[in-house]
Amino acid sequence: MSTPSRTGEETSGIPERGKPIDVEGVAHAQARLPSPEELSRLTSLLSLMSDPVRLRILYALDVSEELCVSDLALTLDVNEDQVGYALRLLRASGLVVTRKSGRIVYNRLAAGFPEPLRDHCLRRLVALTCETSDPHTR
Amino acid sequence: MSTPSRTGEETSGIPERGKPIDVEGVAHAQARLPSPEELSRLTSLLSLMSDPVRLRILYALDVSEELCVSDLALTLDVNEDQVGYALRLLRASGLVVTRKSGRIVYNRLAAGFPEPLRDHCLRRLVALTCETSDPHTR
DNA sequence: GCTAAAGCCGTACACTCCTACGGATGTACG
DNA sequence: CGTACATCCGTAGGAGTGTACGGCTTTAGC
Repeated sequence: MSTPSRTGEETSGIPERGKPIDVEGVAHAQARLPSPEELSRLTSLLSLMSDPVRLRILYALDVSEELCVSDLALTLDVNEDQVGYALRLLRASGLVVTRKSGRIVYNRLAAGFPEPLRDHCLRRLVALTCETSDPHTR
Repeated sequence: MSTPSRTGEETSGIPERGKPIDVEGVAHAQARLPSPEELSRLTSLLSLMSDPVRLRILYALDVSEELCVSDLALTLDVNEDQVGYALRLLRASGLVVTRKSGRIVYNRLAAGFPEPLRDHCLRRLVALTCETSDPHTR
């Protein structure tokens, strides 16, 4: 080849996207990447779970069927504002639903909250993050 | 009881934390909450995976063993700066390791990257987020 | 009816995080 | 040797996100 391999073929003005080094690897990966919709759902879910308050709320609701705002604040030892804000997002995403009885609002995991998600993410994930020094050499 | 149940017993100046409504539920949940260390590890991992670029890098490295920075940028159709920044964090967390060959740096999932984490989080999580309209009534 | 509690809502502030840019480093190649 | 390239680093700017505060609504009890 006489021309440079990555930025030498700018026949027009567009910022030519250079040629891959591992053509096969790129094509292989591109074909298996999640779709934009899947990616969006995934990152939304993971973002929700990546906040300490929200994650612990999910844990608490997983073991205790139903809890009100003030009891959640006691459980997590944070103020009720934080719990209120966290629940607002969890409800908006459909992960948590409420039942109102008098002036008390009881929160629980939504019926659509998939059981495998509970199992995988709320229970096993803890175990997995402990094995960071796992001698798996693949 | 003659005194109010939640804020009436401030014998000293400390901001007395009121009594729970569901004493049992709070105690039950508190006893099973993850420890601060576990919580920290979990939220760190979830935060890392909740970014679209980083998550897709993990996906790409899962299916194509090894990819360099510029090829990752091509695969995800983002600029190399974004990939570089994402990889910086993924390496710092130990999830991704590098192999240098000449002027090219190849990236791959760390050997310690637990296989079950690949399976659960990178493969099944996508499927799970599709079943949001699952008619599980528990 | 009046008071107090449970919870929600809207706003402002502070903070964190991502992106983009410029330059620096080390390496292939003629 | 000098040029082009792959990548990394530090920094500055802007967007997004969580927390704190005040006020509002509904309900229970007297």
